Amino acid sequence: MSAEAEGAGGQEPLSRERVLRRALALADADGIEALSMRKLARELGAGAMSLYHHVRDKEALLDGIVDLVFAEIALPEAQAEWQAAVRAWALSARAVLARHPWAIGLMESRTASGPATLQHREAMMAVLRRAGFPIRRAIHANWLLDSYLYGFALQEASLPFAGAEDFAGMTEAVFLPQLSATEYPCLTEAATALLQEGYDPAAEFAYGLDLILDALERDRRST
Amino acid sequence: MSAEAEGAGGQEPLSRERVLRRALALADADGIEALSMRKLARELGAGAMSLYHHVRDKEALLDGIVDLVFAEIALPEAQAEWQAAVRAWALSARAVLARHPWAIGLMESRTASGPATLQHREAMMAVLRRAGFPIRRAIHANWLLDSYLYGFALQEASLPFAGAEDFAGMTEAVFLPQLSATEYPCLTEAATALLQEGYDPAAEFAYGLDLILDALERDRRST
DNA sequence: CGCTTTGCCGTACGCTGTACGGAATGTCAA
DNA sequence: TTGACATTCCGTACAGCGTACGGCAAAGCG
Repeated sequence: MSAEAEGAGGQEPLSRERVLRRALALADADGIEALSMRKLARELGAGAMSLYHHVRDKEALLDGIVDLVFAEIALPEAQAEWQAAVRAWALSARAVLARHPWAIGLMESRTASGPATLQHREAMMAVLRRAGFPIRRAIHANWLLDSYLYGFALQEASLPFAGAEDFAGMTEAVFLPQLSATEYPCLTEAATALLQEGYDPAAEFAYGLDLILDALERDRRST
Repeated sequence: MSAEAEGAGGQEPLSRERVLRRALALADADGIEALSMRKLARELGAGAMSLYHHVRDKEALLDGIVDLVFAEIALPEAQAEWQAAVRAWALSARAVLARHPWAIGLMESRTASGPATLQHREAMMAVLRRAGFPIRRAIHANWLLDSYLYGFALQEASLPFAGAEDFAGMTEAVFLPQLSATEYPCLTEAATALLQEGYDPAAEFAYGLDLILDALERDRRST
């Protein structure tokens, strides 16, 4: 019984919020490409065309659920030390994007940012400015951090396995056999190394994040 | 007259390569969502179902053109100094992904990497290993660099303007007016700053890239 | 000659997003 | 009370999608 079970007959009236939330749940459950207006309406116990009274387009619906995802990310705390604030924000954001992998690829085509997205960018810039980054450096830092976050999430989403246990099985059973060791020596070396000590996306993310934070701190001090 | 103009009657026989190349051209011209099997076949002067003799699926076709895009990226030179090699590779990759922005979002759902993709990963690892990165650090470095690259390309693709001249117009006409200065003070500050000195994605990318390369070099020496 | 293989494609099925027009319901003025 | 109107809902229809299926023509081969 995920959410409410309302197979036939939507007693509660439709609303933009209800539509968006249900769409988000559907995307999480079956993937973004399985989200259709008809299916969403059926899930809500409504006719397909009824949705269009609460959402202009399917595009607008996608914009809406992407902004819902961004709203799940913890805002950076303004009064905290900047590296700690940024670190907490980034870790939260990675976890959220790992929960909703379809959201990352959606950003590419979506040019209009919703209120939650804007709020995050604003809070991020505020933290950096308060920490002493000059405007231009703050912009650079913002781009760098966002790029790392989105890129990492994108790569993580495109991994063909879900957890660490899947990884071991997949690597041994699929990757290594089809990876010619003579053609790709370094890749097989990397795969076997990862196989031995396991692979944790969160730890991998933290490693790069700390490298970046150090580099930014050095950048900040050199003004 | 982009490519050949063969409106009616495909004289040359179909082939996997011809199909993929035409699909790539179509995606570049009209965006990935406008690429349909029927339209592609029409463009090639063939029936829709003929394509399926050279490509298993539409999925396989997308896999194919993504790998074509990767093949456009310059491989890192093995004998060069590692920072220079990585830098050249990254700059080339960003330019290529900016030319084919649809390819970035496509990676997310595509789990099977083609030969060109594998070749790049292999060459990258080889450069890092030869430079003295221990296996584990090389893997970290690879993830970090790929993440930055993909994330930056993703953000660049989602910008609502194409060139620097568009940027000035868009910012002044659309962003700043709709950006409440009291609600988003830091963002408006950033927008006006960028408006004054212009905005160049390639320079922005290079800035973060050099920060990362410095950090990785420090990481490498601390072994 | 017959036979199989190969490349091609016409048709059809079930799906998609959504334009359009009509029906039901709630709200307010006269 | 009655009429007018706005809001919400939805049934139908249309163009387009990916592709399963079966048929057609030419080529290669005994």
